[in-house]
Amino acid sequence: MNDDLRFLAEYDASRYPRPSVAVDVVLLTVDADARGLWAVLARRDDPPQQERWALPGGFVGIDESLDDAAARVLREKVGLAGVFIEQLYTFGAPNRDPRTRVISVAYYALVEATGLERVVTADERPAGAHLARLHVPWPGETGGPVEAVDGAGLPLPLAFDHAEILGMAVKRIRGKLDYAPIGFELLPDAFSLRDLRLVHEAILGRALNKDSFRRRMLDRGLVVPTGARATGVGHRPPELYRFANRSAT
Amino acid sequence: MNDDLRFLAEYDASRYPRPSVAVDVVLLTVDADARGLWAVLARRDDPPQQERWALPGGFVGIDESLDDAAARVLREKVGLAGVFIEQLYTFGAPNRDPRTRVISVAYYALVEATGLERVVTADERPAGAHLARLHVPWPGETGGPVEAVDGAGLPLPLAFDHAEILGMAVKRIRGKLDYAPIGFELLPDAFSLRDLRLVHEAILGRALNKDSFRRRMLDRGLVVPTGARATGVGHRPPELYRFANRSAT
DNA sequence: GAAATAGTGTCTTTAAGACAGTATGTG
DNA sequence: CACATACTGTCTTAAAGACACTATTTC
Repeated sequence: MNDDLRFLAEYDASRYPRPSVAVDVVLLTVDADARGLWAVLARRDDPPQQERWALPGGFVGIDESLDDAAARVLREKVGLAGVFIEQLYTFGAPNRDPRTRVISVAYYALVEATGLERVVTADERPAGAHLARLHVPWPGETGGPVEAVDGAGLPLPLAFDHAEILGMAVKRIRGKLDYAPIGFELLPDAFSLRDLRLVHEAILGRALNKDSFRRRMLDRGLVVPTGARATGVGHRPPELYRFANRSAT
Repeated sequence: MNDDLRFLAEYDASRYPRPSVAVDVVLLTVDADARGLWAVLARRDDPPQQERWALPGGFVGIDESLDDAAARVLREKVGLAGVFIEQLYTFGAPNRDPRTRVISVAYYALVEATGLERVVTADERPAGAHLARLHVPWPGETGGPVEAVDGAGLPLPLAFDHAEILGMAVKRIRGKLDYAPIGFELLPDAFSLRDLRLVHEAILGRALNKDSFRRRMLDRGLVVPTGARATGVGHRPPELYRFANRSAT
């Protein structure tokens, strides 16, 4: 330990020029009616890339962990806290930001659509966060950049390498969907199996077999019935389920 | 564009203190005889963490991409080039390095055992890279830190958060093993199906069903027979296969 | 010939897809 | 009652595990 401390005093961390380090957060939600993926983007007011659409992001504090920085960005720029968030990938091409060298540690977060709608459409919403519909022009887990359109279908040009970051986020959740319980993050506490399937279909971008989806979820014990049923759905009301916290397995 | 350039001139990137950014490389190989995973580690000559064992690493150049930095570290510190390498995860706990704030973008690389043996045991090997056997004390894809022992079974204490980085690397390749062609990276060009299975078993840390493994590899068209057979194996010689580059699918 | 692993064929089990048919709300 | 979706049951198909049996090399 003495050795460690002596060396620490002699260490000159400023010998090398250092990049800036930022976090960018891909906040995703699913609109079960429109059966599509949505992400939160903000229109850039200033150059560079003025009027293009960017992910919420910010610099990492010198004494702040990466996870803390991502949670702070989500809180300050979108007004959300306590949602699922996980590191995605780190983007570090030397010229991805024209101003200076910025390495961005990207995160992805998932939130229930109704919770986000409330936050994003509120008048007091921070930093002009908007919901953009995502169009994923590639199947499966091929990967690639993703396009964004607004509610009216008009394309939203993306800033910097954010189309690539969004593509990586979609690729990641597609891959994790069938072995990690991430579909539940996009639904309220109680949901029907149809809701859950629509979420999966929106993420995967393709239809799923209704029968085997139901069987898979029930056989794996991922969901448990609540005993309640949905009301006012215009047809036979489905049983509502909740996520089974399978820490005992 | 004029707006962009004007803003660029006014931009003051030095307003915030910046962390150092490094890459650390988990270079893994499989010893088919010993049926275990090995990683390249180097003993630290100086404080901090003197005499503990660390992953090969280095700072990212200010005009260097992250991928380039990882390839350079592999070349300069281990003497390897042209092998499979991919970004793993970024570690950024504020005190993971006692000297200063260092954010480390971890990579993992895979190489055939014989190729690595040649490099690492050569007298002119750079920076004292050694092969350490890994002991993974958790099953499946639970995740967690990993222990390292030398060839004689003596434990090698790991520096900084490198046990955690190694754990993340093992978790990642376990997860990717059955949908990405990464087993082939750890074998010579021609190999028997038994060799491939032993590699998979070493990575997963458990035995696999011989028959269904063979069927799975052949049915998927992942391997094609070369027509050659192994010699001098003390029993019926197996057909040798090579990886089928399935870009046509 | 003994030992050891390669390789083939078949049976069983399990999960997924297809689909028929019944159940039960709302309009 | 019509409609829409929930839910149940059964048949088929595909993949994995188990296992018996044959093949072929070295010692």
